Amino acid sequence: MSQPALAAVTTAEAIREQAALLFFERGYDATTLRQVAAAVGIKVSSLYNHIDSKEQLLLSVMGGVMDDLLALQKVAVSRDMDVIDRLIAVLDCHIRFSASRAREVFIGNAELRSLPTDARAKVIAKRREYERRIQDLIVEAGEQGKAEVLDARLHTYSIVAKGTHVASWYKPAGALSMDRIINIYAKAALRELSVNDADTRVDGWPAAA
Amino acid sequence: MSQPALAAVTTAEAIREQAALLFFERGYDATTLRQVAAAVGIKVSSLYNHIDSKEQLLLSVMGGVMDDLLALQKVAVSRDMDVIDRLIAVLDCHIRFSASRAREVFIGNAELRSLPTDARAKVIAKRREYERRIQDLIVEAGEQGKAEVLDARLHTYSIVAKGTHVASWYKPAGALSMDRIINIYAKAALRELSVNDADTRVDGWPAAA
DNA sequence: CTGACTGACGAACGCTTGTTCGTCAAAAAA
DNA sequence: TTTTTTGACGAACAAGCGTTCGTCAGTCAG
Repeated sequence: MSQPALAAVTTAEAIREQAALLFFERGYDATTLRQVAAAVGIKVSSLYNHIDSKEQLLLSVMGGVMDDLLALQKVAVSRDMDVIDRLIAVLDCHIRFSASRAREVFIGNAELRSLPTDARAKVIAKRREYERRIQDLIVEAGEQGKAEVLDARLHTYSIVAKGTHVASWYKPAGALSMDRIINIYAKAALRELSVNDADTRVDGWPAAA
Repeated sequence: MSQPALAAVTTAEAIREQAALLFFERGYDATTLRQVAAAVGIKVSSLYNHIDSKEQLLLSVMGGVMDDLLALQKVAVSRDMDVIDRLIAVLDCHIRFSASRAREVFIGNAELRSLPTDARAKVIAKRREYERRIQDLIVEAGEQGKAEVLDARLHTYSIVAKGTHVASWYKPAGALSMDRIINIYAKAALRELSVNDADTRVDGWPAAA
């Protein structure tokens, strides 16, 4: 009743929602289960009808985010296209995801260290796979002479960093629309790789020429 | 005695050193004063002969980092040079600082929310001033026709993001030397701005041509 | 030698944390 | 209707937190 109208049908969903919000703005360790309960509108003990532990709540908040990202990237890469177009698709996917699911992405980055060791290792492995796919695309573009690669790893980091950063400040109501951010960051990334028709390519995306 | 040989003459310095280390790898909230004390080799109560509170300890760890960064940037900008050369100097300063003082920079970014409101506001103000100076340089380069600016703010964010990211992974013993990282990221940033002789400019830096 | 000062220490404090448990009303199933 | 399940609740828990305090050995100035 007193809560803002975030669509949550189940109490369990509402808990994850409010927990994500609090984890985002205060951090996992600084967030109390009593605060989460208050945000949902119930008492602490009632929380345990829906969650197993605080740690598992964090896990379920961070839960699928890396899987979802990997899945979207796989789709973007798998299309039968020019290397550069695939790279553009991956860039679009990366920034769009980082912005549209900013809170989860941010938590996934910031609270990695709050995870138990084994869970953390799994997430890191997925992250590495994700970065690897970007890097491979960059290398491929370089080998085809369509990009001037300075250092594939650092170019990859540069792209990843943009996403991480976006996740920390993007607000849907902000002055910069998501499409503009994606468009410009894609252009910037292609320029950084000295892709010849960088700007014009991105302007025609994703619509066909 | 049992501690690694980090140069710390005063006990107070050792405390800041170990606290920085623990804050870096576990986060402020997850770090116990008892852990800090143990790392230094003393007991908790002895800590209070050197610090006022945990919060003030964080403050003194994050303390001067933004001031130092601003001071270095001011020097880099103030030299009487070509816009692009000043921009290169600022890029060099940004990445070098983010790498060489990675732990403090990382803590400064990650634990901003752990600061009391007024202290946080001050740091944010300094950060904005810092970013503003980069942005002004980019705008100036654009107005002089020496760069093709897509969006000054996003270009600035792109640069800032590289530094933030570097601070999270740079290790002195790593495969990438600091000079290489700086060199490549500077080139990348100039390419992103479509500065004509981007690569050759950076190679001649900072030595005179 | 005597005195003041520094800094490490153990014990304890008040408080908050995550979590458990028994209870009890309301809804769903029989 | 009776029975079973669901989920909210207050009370309580042990553990851990930051912080305080009195004590006491050692150091250095007088």
